[in-house]
Amino acid sequence: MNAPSSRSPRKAKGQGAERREEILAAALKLFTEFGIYAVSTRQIAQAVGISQPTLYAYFPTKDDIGHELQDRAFALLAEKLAAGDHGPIVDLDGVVRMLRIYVDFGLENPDMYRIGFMSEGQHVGKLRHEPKDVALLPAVQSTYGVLRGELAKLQARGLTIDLDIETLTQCAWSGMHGLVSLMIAKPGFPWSEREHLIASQLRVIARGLWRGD
Amino acid sequence: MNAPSSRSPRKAKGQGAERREEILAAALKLFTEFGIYAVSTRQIAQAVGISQPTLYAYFPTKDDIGHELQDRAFALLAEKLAAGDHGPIVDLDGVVRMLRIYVDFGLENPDMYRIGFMSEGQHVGKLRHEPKDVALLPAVQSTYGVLRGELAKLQARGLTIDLDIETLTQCAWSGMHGLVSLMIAKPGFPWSEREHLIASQLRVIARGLWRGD
DNA sequence: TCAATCACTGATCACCTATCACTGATTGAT
DNA sequence: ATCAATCAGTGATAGGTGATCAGTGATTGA
Repeated sequence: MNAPSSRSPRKAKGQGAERREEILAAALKLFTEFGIYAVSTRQIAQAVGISQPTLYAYFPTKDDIGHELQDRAFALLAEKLAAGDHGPIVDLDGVVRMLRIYVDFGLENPDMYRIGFMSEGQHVGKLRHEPKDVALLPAVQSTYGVLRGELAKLQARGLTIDLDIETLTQCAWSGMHGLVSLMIAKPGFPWSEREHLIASQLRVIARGLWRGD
Repeated sequence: MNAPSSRSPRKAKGQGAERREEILAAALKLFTEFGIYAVSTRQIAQAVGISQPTLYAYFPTKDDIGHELQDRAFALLAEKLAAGDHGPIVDLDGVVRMLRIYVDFGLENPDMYRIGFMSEGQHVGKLRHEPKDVALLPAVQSTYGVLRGELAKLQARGLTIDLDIETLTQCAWSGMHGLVSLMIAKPGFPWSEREHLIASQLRVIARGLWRGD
């Protein structure tokens, strides 16, 4: 219960950045609880304890709040993948361990995952906010890059099927994304037991990419 | 150019169903061109040539229009999968051919696919339209059912890896969905050549599910 | 001391989905 | 032939949305 429904005191002169963080924190909380489209700018403002127009002093549009949260979350994912929290990936189990980090991240941060990987990359002119240059989100780029780097190691050892590294990476990514996004989008579906399902899917992917002996 | 921007004549007494179809046709066209969230009820009404409130004589909410379109589209997919437009699935290529029908359908009907498989299955109370019982969409159920049926045949012949049929189906489904949904959500991503990518991913999935010799 | 800057606000715009009271045309039963 | 009932359709409007704008004090450096 830290959402101030009363007014937050005016920030001192140089402390605009603080307020910015407060907004992001409140938005993250609300987005996570109610979903991105069910939360209004007025609700965010009230949670912070400021007026709704004040948000626009810190962010150009509502979407930009979500995008910033998403960028941060995925920077974290890229970091985790790169840090090698998984062990060496010289065998099937190694690949599975790495892919697992991705899947767990998605399921533990469903709202961020939705914003980053499941939302349409292009908003066609909503009358008010125009197309906007839809440069691919840095989060997608960096996550993909790390993934490719790890898989390239495997490939260099001749352990993968005969496939160019880009396609190889895109296949692995698709396989994980499919499971994560379906489980997020359809929580009511009678999924197999969670742990069993994840382990199976990761094994299927790894097996599919693995060089047959 | 068949969108009547002028008034459509009043329907005769028993012809309410006709108007309903006109609304669905106009909505499908607009949704496909501009995306589901960028089209307003006013725009749909104008395309049909009726007033905006009239829509609510035929559909309880805007979402219901999209849902009906989605139901129809996915009934078609289930039909295609069940009809065996793919040949027999007794070998790796056979599995690939079946999965291919699913992928092609998704990429050819991206907007329907988005509504059916990518949108959140739960709208948490938007104040106005309350939670609504989120029975799983029949489209998802029937598509999944057909897919499972086909894979069960493979399993019965002992051609799959050792995995219960539900998990097996969910893994295959996830693999295809991952590719389709990513390509839809991130059209700006530098994907591998389309045909090559699809073929590779289907082969990876099929290979992953295939019993190793 | 005081103009400039900064954090912030109330009022409002244009748009949205959805509801409501209402209007005519059409109909079937008397 | 009449006339109440039904049905297709409407204008006005309620209450929500994201975003804009002119303005208001507190704080600050010169």
